[in-house]
Amino acid sequence: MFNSKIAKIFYQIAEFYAMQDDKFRPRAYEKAARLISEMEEDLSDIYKKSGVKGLMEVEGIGKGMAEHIEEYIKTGKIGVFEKLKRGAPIDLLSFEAIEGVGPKMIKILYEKLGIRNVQDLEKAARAKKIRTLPHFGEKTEENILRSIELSREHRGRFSLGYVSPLVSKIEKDLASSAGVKKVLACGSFRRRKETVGDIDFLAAADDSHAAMEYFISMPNVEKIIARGATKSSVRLDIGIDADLRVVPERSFGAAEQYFTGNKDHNVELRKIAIKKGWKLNEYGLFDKNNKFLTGQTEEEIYKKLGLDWMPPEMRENRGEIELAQKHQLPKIVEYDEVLSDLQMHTTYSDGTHTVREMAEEAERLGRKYIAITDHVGHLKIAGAMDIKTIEKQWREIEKVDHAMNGIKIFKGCEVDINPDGTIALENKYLAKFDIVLGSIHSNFKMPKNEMTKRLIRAIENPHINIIAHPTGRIIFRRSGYEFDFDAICQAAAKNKTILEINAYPSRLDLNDLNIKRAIGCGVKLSLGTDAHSKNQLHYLELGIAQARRGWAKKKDVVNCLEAEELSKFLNRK
DNA sequence: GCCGTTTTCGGCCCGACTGTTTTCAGTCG
Repeated sequence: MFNSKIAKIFYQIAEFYAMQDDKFRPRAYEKAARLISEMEEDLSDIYKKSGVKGLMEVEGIGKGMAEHIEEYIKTGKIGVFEKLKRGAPIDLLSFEAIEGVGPKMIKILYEKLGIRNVQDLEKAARAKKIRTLPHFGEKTEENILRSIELSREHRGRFSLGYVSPLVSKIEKDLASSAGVKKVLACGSFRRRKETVGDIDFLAAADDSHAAMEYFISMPNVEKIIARGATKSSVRLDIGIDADLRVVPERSFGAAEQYFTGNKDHNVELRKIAIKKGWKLNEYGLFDKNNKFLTGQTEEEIYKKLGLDWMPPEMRENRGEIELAQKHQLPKIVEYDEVLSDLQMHTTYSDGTHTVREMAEEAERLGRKYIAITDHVGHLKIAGAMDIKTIEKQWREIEKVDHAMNGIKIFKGCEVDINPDGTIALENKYLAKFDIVLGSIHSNFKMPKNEMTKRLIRAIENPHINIIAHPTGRIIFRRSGYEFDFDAICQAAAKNKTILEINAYPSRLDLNDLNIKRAIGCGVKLSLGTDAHSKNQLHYLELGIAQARRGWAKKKDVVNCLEAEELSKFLNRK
């Protein structure tokens, strides 16, 4: 978590320099912030081991930033940052989620209207003051309000991928604390919902005292909100609240069920218990004389109520209870049935690791095959490859593929879908790739019917195998572009074009509901991490979780095919 | 501020879009 603190400060320094119209320091700090937040090793450990010199060996960190980090370790502050803040006391982090408002706008808003945070901004926009500024107008004001609204929808929630590493760590630490027999993070985290509001830890222990003491004194605890014998609440340093609930071992299954939810699912389940004359709570299933019937495992609870057990990802009261009663639950895809990752970037476009590095890490993670899908076409900012570079990359992929015994590498690419639905690379080149992902990276604000036509034209292109991040939404930042989703699904099914479940934490696109609809139309789905560094390849798990939330079965997900089977499938188009 | 088959200075991904203007600055990816 030290790294994310430094990354946040560096990000803000970058913004401050951008406000001052500095051309290059913003890039340097931004890049460093990104790399730091993706690093596995802790910067404070590196500093402990080998000082400023060690820090300077980290990519993106030179003498200046290494000294900033040293200063922060020694004093808890960074002088440069403090000085910048004094010059313009603005809550930059609060603006981060507001799309369309960048450093230059923030500067003008601060200087002309004294706006320091999003609250001020909203007030000014509602009072129609923004439009009075030069170079600002009515539209800008409206867009600002819309962006604020969008960011508010997600207030207090955190993306699953963001909290995941910390949750796993706390789970492990709690499990090893005295007297604790079992630990599980429940709630929306266990259901693998794309965002989580808080984290509900559950522990089985005969003596809850030690577990509670451990929980409230963890190093990541910023504030203790409540502390009791069986339940405590804390605020963690990353800003999210966490509860710990301790129950006796015989109640663990009941508590697991109770705290995993969601609420509607639980209400339905308790209704079933009531109908049988029983009572269901977090301590177990009880008969009318309050006699304990069962509660040690979730399976027993569901079984006793006449239902099949179901994975947590399905417990949203979307029809699963009825199916469980009829013993007709679909068998959703298992985490270990997914063999591959079908979207990632390398140094050939905007990724930070080489083909070989990505392949080695993917292999280490157990992938049987991967597709390297660097940008081609006109997305120049993301370092799109030209034909010469593409051919060079093919040779390199062949070399690495040959050198590595286990993992197979597909030659892929991610290519832009033009506003008219044509593709930003000629067909004769597209034809040479093993797998082609088409995606929309520009002209997001088209009328619904035009966007639908644009997507359908791309889906009908014989060389486009997969539509990447089909809706274009970015969690907390922007809702996707407008189009007729069902029409797209029908076209995709008809043309054997795959729709992607992009596993990148801020995308998760398609989401669970889209996935369910797509499957209903007979669309095949693919999973890709969209990893831009090897440290992001583990995001695949997040994508599989969403597939499961959308009730995808093994046969719906092309990543469950063996490499040769997938080739055959792709060639059938 | 970082970095180095351009190597200790002088470069640093850049094109499209939007909303504001009437030629361009800011934002995004």
